[in-house]
Amino acid sequence: MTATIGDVARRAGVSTATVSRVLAGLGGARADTRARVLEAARELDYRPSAVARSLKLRTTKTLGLIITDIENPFFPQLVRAVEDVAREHGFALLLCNATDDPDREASYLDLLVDRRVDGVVIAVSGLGARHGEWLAEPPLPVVLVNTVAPGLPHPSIASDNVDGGRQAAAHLLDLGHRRIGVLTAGARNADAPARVAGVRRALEERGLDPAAVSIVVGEPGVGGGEAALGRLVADAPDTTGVIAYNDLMAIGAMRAIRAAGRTVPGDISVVGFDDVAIAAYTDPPLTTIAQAIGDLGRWAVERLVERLADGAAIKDGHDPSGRTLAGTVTVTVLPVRLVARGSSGPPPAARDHAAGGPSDQ
Amino acid sequence: MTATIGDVARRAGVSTATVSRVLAGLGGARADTRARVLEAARELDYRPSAVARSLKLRTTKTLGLIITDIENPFFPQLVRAVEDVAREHGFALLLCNATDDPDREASYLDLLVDRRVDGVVIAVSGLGARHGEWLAEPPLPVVLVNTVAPGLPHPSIASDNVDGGRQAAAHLLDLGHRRIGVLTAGARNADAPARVAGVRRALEERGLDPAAVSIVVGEPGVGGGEAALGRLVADAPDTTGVIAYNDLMAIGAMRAIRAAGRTVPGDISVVGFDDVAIAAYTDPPLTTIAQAIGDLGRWAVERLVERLADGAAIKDGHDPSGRTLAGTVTVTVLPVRLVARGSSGPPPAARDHAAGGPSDQ
DNA sequence: CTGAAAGCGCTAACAT
DNA sequence: ATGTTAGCGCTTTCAG
Repeated sequence: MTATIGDVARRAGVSTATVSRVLAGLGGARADTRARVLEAARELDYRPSAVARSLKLRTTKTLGLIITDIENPFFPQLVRAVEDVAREHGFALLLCNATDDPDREASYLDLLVDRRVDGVVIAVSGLGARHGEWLAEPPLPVVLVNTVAPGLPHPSIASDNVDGGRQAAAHLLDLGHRRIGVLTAGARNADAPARVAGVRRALEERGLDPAAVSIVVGEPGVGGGEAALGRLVADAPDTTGVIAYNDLMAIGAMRAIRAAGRTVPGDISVVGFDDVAIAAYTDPPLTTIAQAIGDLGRWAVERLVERLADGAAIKDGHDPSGRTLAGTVTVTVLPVRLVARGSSGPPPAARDHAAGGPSDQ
Repeated sequence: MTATIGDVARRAGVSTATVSRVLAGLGGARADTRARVLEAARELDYRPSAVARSLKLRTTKTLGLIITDIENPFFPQLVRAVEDVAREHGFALLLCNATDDPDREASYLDLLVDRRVDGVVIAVSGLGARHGEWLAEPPLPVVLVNTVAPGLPHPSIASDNVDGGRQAAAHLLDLGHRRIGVLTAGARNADAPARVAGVRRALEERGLDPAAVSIVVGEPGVGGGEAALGRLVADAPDTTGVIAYNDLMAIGAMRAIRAAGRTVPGDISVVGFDDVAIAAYTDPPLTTIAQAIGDLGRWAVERLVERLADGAAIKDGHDPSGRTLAGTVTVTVLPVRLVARGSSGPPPAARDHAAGGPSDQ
């Protein structure tokens, strides 16, 4: 079908070794030899087989990316960054959309190993907890995004989730809200607890009782947000401000609030998390905690490739220490910031009292 | 590093051929032999190298997917479907996000060839026009999504763009609008003209002058929609209904309308195209033409794998005809449907007159 | 400067 | 039922 290096060699009247060298730009070759090879390759539309090369070189120049759910707009932005940087470094990307299914996660882990990708970016929150055994001794380099593998020395990049929760709550508190509800996500989302902890911390910082926040857990999507909000107002009818685990849940919450005949932010303020691209276009525009999604992805790949380079160096004997930076658990925490938009405002009570500062209540 | 088939063979005290057979489940093997092999493989955590296998079998069980822009929410939905079906058939997915950059498109085409993927799904509208020479004789099976490669026999799946444009316009016309504007996309978007043609057709069907629609072209994103709307109202200030090339542009248009102090749909109705997941959550919820995005992806892969199967059959001599279904250009057209939401309503004039039927104007 | 040859890890005849 | 062998397409010593 496609021409092989042998075809080119024959056509150019040289050996395959020479073709390989010329095409790799390595080793001197007489000008005319080089020209003949190049010519032959062009004529035959020769494209070296990456698979043969991979077998020989024991590197595929491919990275695996496992994500939770590509339909959550957070991930396309992440994928975009990961792919961009991977490409910059000459790596292709094998995309694995886990669909929040542990079996599928596991099967992807195997697939990536089988395929001998050079490294994996795992952006599945909670995968660490679910496949700990695998992560404890992964057959290939791994870097984690917004996840932690307890006690395991994988580089990991995450947003400052605690601070995010804190900022979200502080914003609401500053606005005068005193009854805050949190729509959090289930145990499979490893970052959820940190966000809740941040909310509590904000209360504490102001001498308020952190136990006063109502917490309900739901699925981390629009539907989950709708359902969770219903439960929240049932539990705590006087809630005036809600903080969602992510923007999708926040959107769901806004729908539910409106469906119940109340308004956002008139009756209830809502704050999301992620600052997904569409957050600015919802009704009303969503106040949210912005993650530096692109940076998350960029860093992840940067880390991974630098580790691959290290690994290569070690293999070549440049680093006799044996283990790569043994024990150096590098977790990079990226700052988050509040983006105030239309979905948050003063609580009804404050509004009734006047247009003054936050309620002293 | 990782164990090879040789390691397993040695450990089990058999030949590599036997290991291969046992693991493949082919050919009879004595029960105890099989057991020993399985045991050895397990102990060594043996994972067959897909790259070695690919080299031998001349198939990578990998598909390439080239898309325009993963940050347009249309694509994640497509990717999702493509990946799901690919996976069902045992294929992995190499994701190529072209970022609307022709050079990048070209380089991905080469990359996929080099990597010897078994087939490519091209969902980059306009790539056909840009890389026609390549598409004319692609070194591997190709299937097109929402694109056409003029005169080339590649299977292609597309939405009924003309009908979509028609339905959008019909909707507005039925509502009583008479001054309709279209926000279309530039030449790189091969499906744009069909949508515009559909709009014109709707006018014709009602005996109206198709030349009455104002058309402005912009970039197919939110920003492009905002800008385009500005130009549209400058050109045709009496426009009461606008149809956008896609939902993102429609969202941009709504923003621009509001920024100009007018309302949607009070002053101007907006209709999008795609019915992206977020369309239901915008402010106001977007009336749009729904594409069966998942089906588009599903069909594309289905087609591709069936073609791969055919190809294999031919290679095996089952089909002596030489060319695969030579000349059979199979383009599948999927129906679209209007989803009426809050962004469209009667034009101001009709409203002024009363709550009766469409204006008899 | 160039060629011969080995080998990456696997599968598939072809023996036995 | 199992082993031997060749070979997929490439890179890379090692000779010359």
